[in-house]
Amino acid sequence: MESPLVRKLGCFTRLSAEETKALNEISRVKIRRVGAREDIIREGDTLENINLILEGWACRYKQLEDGRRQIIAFFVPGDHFDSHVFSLREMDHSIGTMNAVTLAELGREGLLALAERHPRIAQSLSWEIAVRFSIQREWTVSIGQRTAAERLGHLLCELFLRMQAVGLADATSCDLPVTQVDLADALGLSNVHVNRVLQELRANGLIVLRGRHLTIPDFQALAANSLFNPHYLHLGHEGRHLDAADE
Amino acid sequence: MESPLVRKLGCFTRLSAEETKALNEISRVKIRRVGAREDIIREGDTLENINLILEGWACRYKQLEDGRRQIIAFFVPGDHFDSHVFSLREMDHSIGTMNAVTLAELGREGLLALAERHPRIAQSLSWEIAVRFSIQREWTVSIGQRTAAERLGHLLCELFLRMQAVGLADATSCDLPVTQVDLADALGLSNVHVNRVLQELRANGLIVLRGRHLTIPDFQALAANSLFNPHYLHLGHEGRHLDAADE
DNA sequence: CGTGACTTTGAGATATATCAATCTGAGTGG
DNA sequence: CCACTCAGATTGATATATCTCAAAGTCACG
Repeated sequence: MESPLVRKLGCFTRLSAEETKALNEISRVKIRRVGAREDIIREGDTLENINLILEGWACRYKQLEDGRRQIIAFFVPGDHFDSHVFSLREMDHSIGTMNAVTLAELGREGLLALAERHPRIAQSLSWEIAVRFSIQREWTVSIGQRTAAERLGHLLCELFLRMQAVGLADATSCDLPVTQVDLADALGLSNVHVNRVLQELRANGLIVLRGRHLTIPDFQALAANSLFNPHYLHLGHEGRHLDAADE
Repeated sequence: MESPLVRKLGCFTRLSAEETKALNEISRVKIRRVGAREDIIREGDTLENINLILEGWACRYKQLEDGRRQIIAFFVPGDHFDSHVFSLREMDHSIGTMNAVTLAELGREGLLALAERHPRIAQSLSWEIAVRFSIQREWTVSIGQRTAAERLGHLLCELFLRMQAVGLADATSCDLPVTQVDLADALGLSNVHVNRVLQELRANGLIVLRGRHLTIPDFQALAANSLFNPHYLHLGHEGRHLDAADE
C-alpha cells in the first residue's frame, strides 16, 4: 500500500524506487487511530513527533475566548503537521479530526535522517511546506475579499484538487467529510448562510453535495464562478514536465 | 549600526558576538533602495536573493482579476522575504513597499553558508519562519471571526509589538507608515469603515493615530478590547530565560 | 497657493448574521 | 422491523454590521 505522502511529494519531483520505499516504510512504523471529532493536539502541547495523515481528514483550528471558532486549515491524507512548529515552544492552536483518522507518527529524527540521506525528499518536503504556506495566504485572500459564494466555491475547488493530488478523487468527485458548520467556521460565515449559498451553487448546477460526497460536474465553471486560480497550489509543475518526458 | 535582523533573532536566542558580526556584515554587502508605493517583486517573478528590510515597511499582497486587493502580510525592518519560497517555481503574489524602503540583498548561498557555520543562526531563522506562519494563521482568525473594531485593534497591537521587537518603538508608540486604504485591504474592510472604526477607537482613548504615527496609551486596554493574545508572536520566550539567568 | 493624496462625513443599500422552528435521515434499542 | 433519538440540514423572519457612492474637508508638498 502506497503512502499518500509519496503520492503528494510525487507531484513535485519524481522519487526513486528507493526513496519511495523508504517513505512507505517510515509511514508504517507507528500507526495511531483517532476517532471522529476528537482533538489530536491541543493548544499548549509540545510536539514530539510529526504526524502524517494516512486516512481521514483533520483541521487546524483556533478558538477565541468567547467560543468563536476559526478553522485555519484542513488536512487531507498525505498532509502532515508540522515540521516547522518544532522551532516553537508550544502549539498556539489545536488540531482536531473531522472523521476517523489514521495517523503515522514519524519520529522527528527518523524523518530528518531520511531527508539528509535523500536530498530529493528534503527538497520535496520543503516544497510541501511552501505550498502549505501559500494555501494559508490564499485563505487570507478568500476570507478577506471574496463573497460568500466565491469563498465556498473556492474552498471546494481547492479541496477537490488536493484530494485528486493524492489519488483520492475520481474525475469529478471526492469525499468531503465535513459538516456545514465546519465549512462555516473555515470560511468565516454563519452555518445558515453556508446552507443558503450551498443551495445556490446546487441550483446553478455547479456542485452536487450529498452524504459527505462532493461532485463538481464542471470544474472550470465552478472555478470561474469562484475566481479560483490553481496556481497557488503549485501542483504538477515538475510532475507535468516529467510526465511529458515519459510519453 | 546593528541590523534589525540581529535584533529580531535575538528575541529567540542569544547570539554570540561572532554571530552578530557575521549577520551585520552580510546585511551590508548589497544594499538597494526602493521608493514608496513601488513593487519589489511581482507575481510570476523568480527569486534569486533573500531580501532583508533594513528600513521602511513593505507588504505582501495579491490582487483578484477584478481589482480587489488583499494585503496578506506586512513586513517591518528585520523581516525578510522569503527563504522558503525558493522551493516554488515562481512567486504567486507580489511584494510592494509602503514607504521608502532600504533592502539588503542576501545571496541565497551566503545565508545558507552562514546558517551552516552557525547552528544558532539556522535555528533562529527557522524560528522566524515558524512565527511568520503563525502570524498568517492569526490573520485568518482575525478576518474570519473578529469584528471590525477587534480586527483593527488586533492588527495595531501586533504591529506595535513587532516594531518593539526590533527596537523601533518607544514605550507606547511607533511609526505606522500605512494609509487607511492599506489597513482596509489588510483587514478585508472598506476604507470608509476603517475610518469610522478608527474614530471609535480614538473616542474610547484606545489609540492616537496622526501623521503616520501610532500611540497606544494603554496596551492592555487595547489588547483586551481586541481579544489580542500575544502568544502567537512567540516573542521573548527563550530571550526571557536568558535574561533571567543574567541577573 | 494650487494640486493631489488622503481622510472624513452623510445617506442609503445589501450581504450576512441571529434566533427559533421545523425537517430529514442515519443509527439504536426494543 | 418499528419507534426513538440526535446530529445535521433547512426554512422563515428580522436585525445589523459593513459596503457603496458621492461629496466635502484636510494637509503636505512643490
